[in-house]
This record gives sequence, structure tokens and C-alpha cells, in this order.
Amino acid sequence: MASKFQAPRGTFDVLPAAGRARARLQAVATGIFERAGYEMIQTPTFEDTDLFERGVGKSTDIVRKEMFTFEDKGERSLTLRPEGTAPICRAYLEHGMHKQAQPVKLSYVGPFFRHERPQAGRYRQFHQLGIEAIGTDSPLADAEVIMLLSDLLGELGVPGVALRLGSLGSLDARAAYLEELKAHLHRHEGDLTADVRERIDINPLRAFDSDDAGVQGVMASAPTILDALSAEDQEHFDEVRALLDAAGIGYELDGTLVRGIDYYTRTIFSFVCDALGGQSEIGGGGRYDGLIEQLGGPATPAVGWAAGIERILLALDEEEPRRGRDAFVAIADPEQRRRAMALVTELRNAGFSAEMDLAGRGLKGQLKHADRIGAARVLILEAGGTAQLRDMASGEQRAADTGNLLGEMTGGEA
RNA sequence: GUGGCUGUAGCUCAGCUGGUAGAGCUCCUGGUUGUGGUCCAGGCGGUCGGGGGUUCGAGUCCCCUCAGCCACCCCA
Repeated sequence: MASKFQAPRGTFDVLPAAGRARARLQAVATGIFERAGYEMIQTPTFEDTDLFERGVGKSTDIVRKEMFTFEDKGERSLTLRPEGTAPICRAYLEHGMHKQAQPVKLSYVGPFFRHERPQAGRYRQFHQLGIEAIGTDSPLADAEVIMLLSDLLGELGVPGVALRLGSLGSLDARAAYLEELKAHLHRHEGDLTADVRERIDINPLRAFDSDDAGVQGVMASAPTILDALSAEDQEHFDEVRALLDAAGIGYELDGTLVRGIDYYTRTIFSFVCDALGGQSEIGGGGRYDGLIEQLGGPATPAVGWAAGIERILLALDEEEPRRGRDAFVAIADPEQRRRAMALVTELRNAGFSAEMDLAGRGLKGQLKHADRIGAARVLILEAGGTAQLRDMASGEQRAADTGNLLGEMTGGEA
């Protein structure tokens, strides 16, 4: 360790080599969002702690043990945002966006914070991008939002992606279902493993994921949430499925799908990637028809998702190559320094990417550097004011008129 | 938060049963007093993650701690 300082646990530096892949991801996402009419919104990095306690849910792991919470000098309890949907709903209410044409379609990208034990694909400061369609309960919105995430992953070329789809029904139906499931588990406690038994009342849905044969036997006869949907919820879900089918988006129906946030209702979905290890969900979301009301606003249905930038990048596992420069201006004679600077500026103003030596290298070093940064051509300024234009790929070099530099650059493609 | 594995130059790694650190790549310079990508030579660069202990002596042994990874947990 060269320095005694390290990036804090679970955080990381994005160096230029990795930054290029992130930039591409963002550019692709921005294009998709803009074409679909989802406009960028930015909210603060921290919010009132209460916003997350009420929005995300006090009993969730996120609120109970993963938030970075602190007091400011006015003794306000603030929390580094662990997710993006509650803040956006807060902004929607605060700025009266319900008066705009509905639905309000928003997109976002930025850092989020959760105090978890770090692992590959799981960080304490991580980045998500996502979209929300607020103000409609139409299944069309559910389908649109899912299709956009599918498009994003497809356009990026993320391998091994699968979509899991489920429905939680209304909050009431879900609560009733969970009681029914717990009762079922309690009836068969004798066949459960100790860890599953301990979690019956905390997270009974987890029992569906057990590898234990005894537990699996119990779960085979367990009711699923999909059996417990109301007629309306069932109809809504059927329509979402029909729309995805019509769009040719494949999915796996999953009656045991779980979300870690309390605000979800009806449609939920998760995109998983088998190229990842333990943290295999690369994006997910669902409908949250009760959240805005929960935050003190009018009943407002909404649907959206978030995707993990680090996880997508991990799944892609690609280095974006560095783009070369159009030109490098080298000086064979120190007297030409000022002219070099003027010529580099002229090139840049004309739209070319151009660099010159800033390190005092000899001509050989400058050529070497030009090669290293991928310069297509090198303009060598000679003593007395003459110049040579060298094509780095072919090695061909000819006299050039610096008074007509742009002409020299565009013409005579060597 | 629990358990396990790992931690030596910027990067990838070597260093046997303890005797005060090495290679390749990168970078810089020279071979070519004005010309890159190959080659050759030289150089820069490490308090061996950090702290403490055992020992005449520790990168090598012990303890603590920090960080990464894996599983659990959870989720993006």
C-alpha cells in the first residue's frame, strides 16, 4: 500500500479505463429513456430519515440495518439515500407534479448507499439508473417500463439475462396471503430446517428458495401469492403478461418472487444474470400504487425499476477501448512551442481531437507518446517554420503547410 | 452482522523448513545530438496492507486490526 489512505470499505474509484464502459452504458440508457419520453430528474443524495422509514418500510432490512444515518448540526436525522423511488415520489409531491399531464415519466442515475458487507457486485456506495412512470395504473405502463429495461440490457449486450415476473396483488391481499403462508409453515414445522423455521415470521417467502428436500416437500403444497390475487389484480396481471407476450418478451412466471421493499403492489419483476455470482439481480422493480399516499399525497398509482450499474458492468466484463486522437503536434525545435500550442487550439476548435507534449520530451519521446495515445497523424514542427505531417499507420510523411492546416488534415488521406 | 480464503513494486506474480526482497509488464533515459510501434542496455519504483508480540534476527511464526473475495444474509 503506497498510501496510508484507502477508499472506504465498500467504495471504489472509477479510473478512466473503467469509466469509458460506464460512459457507454449511460449513453445507451439516456438514448433509450429519451426516445421513450422519460426525462431526467435529480434528487439530493440525502433525505429526511423518515422518508425512507415510511416509504421503504420500517421492517425491511434496508431500514433496519443498512442505512447510513446521521444528524446534522440542526439535529435533523438525515440518511444517505438507499434507493431512488421514495425520493422521487417526495419530489413529485413537493413540486405538485400531479398537476402535470399524467403519467409523469422520469429517469435517474446516481449513487446510492447501503451499509452491507461488501462483495463482488455489492458495494456500500453503488450506482443505479432507473425510470418511474407515475400517475397511471394501466398495465400498459407496467409493460412499457419492463420493455425498456429489456431493451437496455439487450442493446448493451448483457449475456445470460432472464426475466422473472410475479404479482403481489394489493397490500391487503398480500398481508392476508402471508398469514396463510405462515400458517402453512407452522403446520409443517417438523419438516423444516432450523433456519427456515426461525424465519417463518420474519420472511416466510424465503422458504421457497430452500435446497432442503424436506422443506421443498412442504413448499410444494404451499399456497402461492398468485393463487391469492383478487379478480381485479388477476385481470391486471393477465394484461401485463399479454402485453409482454405480444412484444415478444420472454419471462418466467414466479409466484415466489420477493422484493425487499414494502411499497410494492401488483406487478413485480426482476432481471437476473447467470454470468454473475451471488449477486445475480441486475435490475428489478414493480408497481407501487400505495407509496405516494403513504408519503402523505393523493392515491397515485405508479410503476418503475432500478438497475445496478456495477452489476451490469460486471456482467458485460468488457473494456471499452480508448479512442485515439486525430492528431498530435510534435516539436522538433523548442522554439516552436508557442506555434504548436496555437495549432493544437486551431485543430480542437475545428472539431479534431489533438494533443501536444506537455512533459518536455524529446522528439523521439513525443512520437512514442503520440503512438501510445493512438494519434492518427503527427504534425512535426521544424526549426525555421516548416512542418511535416506523418501518418502513423503507414509511416508516410510529407511536407505540410501549417497555414492551411485544416486542409492538410481533411485532404490527402495518406 | 456470522463463517471461510486471501493481501509482496502502478499491474500480474515468485520468494523452500525464519537470516534484513526478486521477475515479467508498465513508465523514464540512452543506443539513433530531429522521428513511434521491434530489439538491446540502463534507470525510477516496495517501511513485504497496518499495529503489536516471539526471536540474536520475521515477508516467512503468534495476536489484533484494515481491505478484497466466497458462502450465509440481503438486494441493484
